[in-house]
Amino acid sequence: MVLAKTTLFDSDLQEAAQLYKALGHPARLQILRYLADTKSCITGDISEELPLSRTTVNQHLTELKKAGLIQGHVNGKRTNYCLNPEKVKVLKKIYKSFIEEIEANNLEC
Amino acid sequence: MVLAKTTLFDSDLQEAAQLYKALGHPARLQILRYLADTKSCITGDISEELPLSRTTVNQHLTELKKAGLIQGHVNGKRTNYCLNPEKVKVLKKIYKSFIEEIEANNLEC
DNA sequence: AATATTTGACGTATATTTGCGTCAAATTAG
DNA sequence: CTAATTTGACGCAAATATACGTCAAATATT
Repeated sequence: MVLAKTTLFDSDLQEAAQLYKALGHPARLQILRYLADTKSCITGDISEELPLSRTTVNQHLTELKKAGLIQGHVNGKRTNYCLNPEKVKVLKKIYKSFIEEIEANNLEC
Repeated sequence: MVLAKTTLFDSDLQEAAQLYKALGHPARLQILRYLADTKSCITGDISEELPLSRTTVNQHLTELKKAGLIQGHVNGKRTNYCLNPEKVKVLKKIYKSFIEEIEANNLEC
């Protein structure tokens, strides 16, 4: 690779790719779904919901946080992870414009 | 890693993650956008549209093909890459159910 | 038939992701 | 205060992704 060429692309493409990438692992999708299903924030023991160790789950949580899709609030001994509605909005917007661009054409070969 | 634990997840999560993953690189997004913008199929020289070598672009094309988002048709010396509308439909469906699940709740911490 | 173009296959190097165990700091409970 | 719980930081190993050069097969051109 030598150099990370990712930065050579339009910033909107970079932002979009970063978000999709965050969604690109079943564990992270399951975490998000779990958040939605239980209608609550996460307090620690999500690792028992996943077939992965606590350490690994924590890593996925960190990545979702880095992507901005969830937020962590420390609450004493526990940490509460919650969805970030603002970032979900951004995702929706990005996806919408992407799919509209794609859908606009019925390509024939 | 030792073992790929990806297979331990629900197949729908796996399928979704695989699609999002394919979208998780700016080069691949740009390729898809280029396909849409030019309202045509790709015949070879997309690498000139990207800040990457032909070899690398070809690799990204292969990945998009593997994900099913595009199809390649050999046409003599050239190869035509086209969007696969069926897979785009699948993506839309997957994304829709995902975002609806997420959106259903206004989580408060 | 000989040459040029186009493409994917292959190999390689580096970067990143994935997964886990261990440990230490912070916090809570007893 | 001491012991237990919870979490993130750190390090490590293996797998994947990213990027590219080179080469060979297929096709088109001359």
